[in-house]
Amino acid sequence: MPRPREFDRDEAIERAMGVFWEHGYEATSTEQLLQAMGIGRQSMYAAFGDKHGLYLAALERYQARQNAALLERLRAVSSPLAAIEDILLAVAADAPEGRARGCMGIQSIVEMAGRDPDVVLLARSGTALCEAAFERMVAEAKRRGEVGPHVDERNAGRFLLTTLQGLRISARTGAAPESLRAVAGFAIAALRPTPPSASS
Amino acid sequence: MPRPREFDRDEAIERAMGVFWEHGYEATSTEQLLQAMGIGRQSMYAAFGDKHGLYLAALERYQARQNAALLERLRAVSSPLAAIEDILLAVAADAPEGRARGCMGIQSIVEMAGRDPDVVLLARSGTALCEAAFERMVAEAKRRGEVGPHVDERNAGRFLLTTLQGLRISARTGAAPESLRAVAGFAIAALRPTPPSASS
DNA sequence: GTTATTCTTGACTGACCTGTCAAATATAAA
DNA sequence: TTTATATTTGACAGGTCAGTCAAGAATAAC
Repeated sequence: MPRPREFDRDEAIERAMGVFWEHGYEATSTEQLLQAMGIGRQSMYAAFGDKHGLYLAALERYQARQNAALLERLRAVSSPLAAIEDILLAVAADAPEGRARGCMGIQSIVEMAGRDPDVVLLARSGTALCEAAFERMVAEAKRRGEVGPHVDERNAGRFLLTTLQGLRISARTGAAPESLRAVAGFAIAALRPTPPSASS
Repeated sequence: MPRPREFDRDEAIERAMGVFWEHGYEATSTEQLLQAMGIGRQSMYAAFGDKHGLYLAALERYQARQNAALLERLRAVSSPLAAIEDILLAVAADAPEGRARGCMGIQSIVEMAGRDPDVVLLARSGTALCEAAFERMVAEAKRRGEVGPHVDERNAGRFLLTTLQGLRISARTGAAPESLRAVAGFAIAALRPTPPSASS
């Protein structure tokens, strides 16, 4: 019997995600969110509980999308090492000129980790997923001989995740794309077969 | 003839820095700042103009301290490569158990880069200084044979800065110290003389 | 068509926010 | 001591914030 909802929940989250991503949590007002989502106050509070709930939904969406993109890149490229390189270089590509928008995952950690356990949990699961994906790529690359046999895939995965996060910060600071590419290349070179002692 | 200031400006900045560092810019209220600084409202506004001015002063102080610590570490350690390793490992040491407090410089970039040109300028000069210091260390290490001759010091400096930033994000997320150490070791290994192709 | 249920709309609340004002206080030169 | 100047103090103002309330609107079962 109830009156059906007039707005699309997924699209509302999507738009809220855009606003949170742009301004962070604290600097985003509910008014901005409502305007972007195109819905009324009560609708938002009924659907998400409060600003915090909406933020968690948006962050979850962001991470899901991020990981999906990562896996798709893996599928689209011929070799795992090329995929890794592609993923790192994508940071430079996403910042064509001037400062990059930044990574919402990192933003959430930096802004909220000190006071929001929910965000911490989400962030950890997201990074764990990414790290594991890198680890699998390295393992496969090792099997193919694209990566040196002495490389420990666990630590290599951690290293690549760290590099990715560092690149995102550099991009946000406004580093030149060529600089980002150089760093990515440096990290990739650390995995190549020639160095016999690149493990932990 | 004027009545002299009763509070110590430097110490006030120091305390404000602590609060901003802990909560970020938006989530910090002037009330919190005043209480931490132990001064009255008008004193703060007279000395720093507004909240934004106080933030810039605090951020500047943070970066100066950060860079001083970096250079001191360089002086205290026998070899430049050991200094680099020390600097990277310090991130792990600063996060003994659980989440690290994080880096205020990164925090400022993530939170403010989109809307505050002053912060961007400060951040860039800070990172440039750090990058240059790394570059010099690598150059010296190369001269000593601790780093492979094919390593491009410019790119190595960028790479190390990126790694440092990535490590700080990982530490803030709550990565285990051993994991951070592993990543630092991985990055250092990329510089060692044995690999003949670790340049750009 | 009636009714129960939910969604939507817009006004509203109390709290908090940054920045300002004016008066009181303290100093150092004259 | 007088006086000019600056600091301190506490109250205050305008605006914005997240979240609530109540009434109107729309739907599906009956």
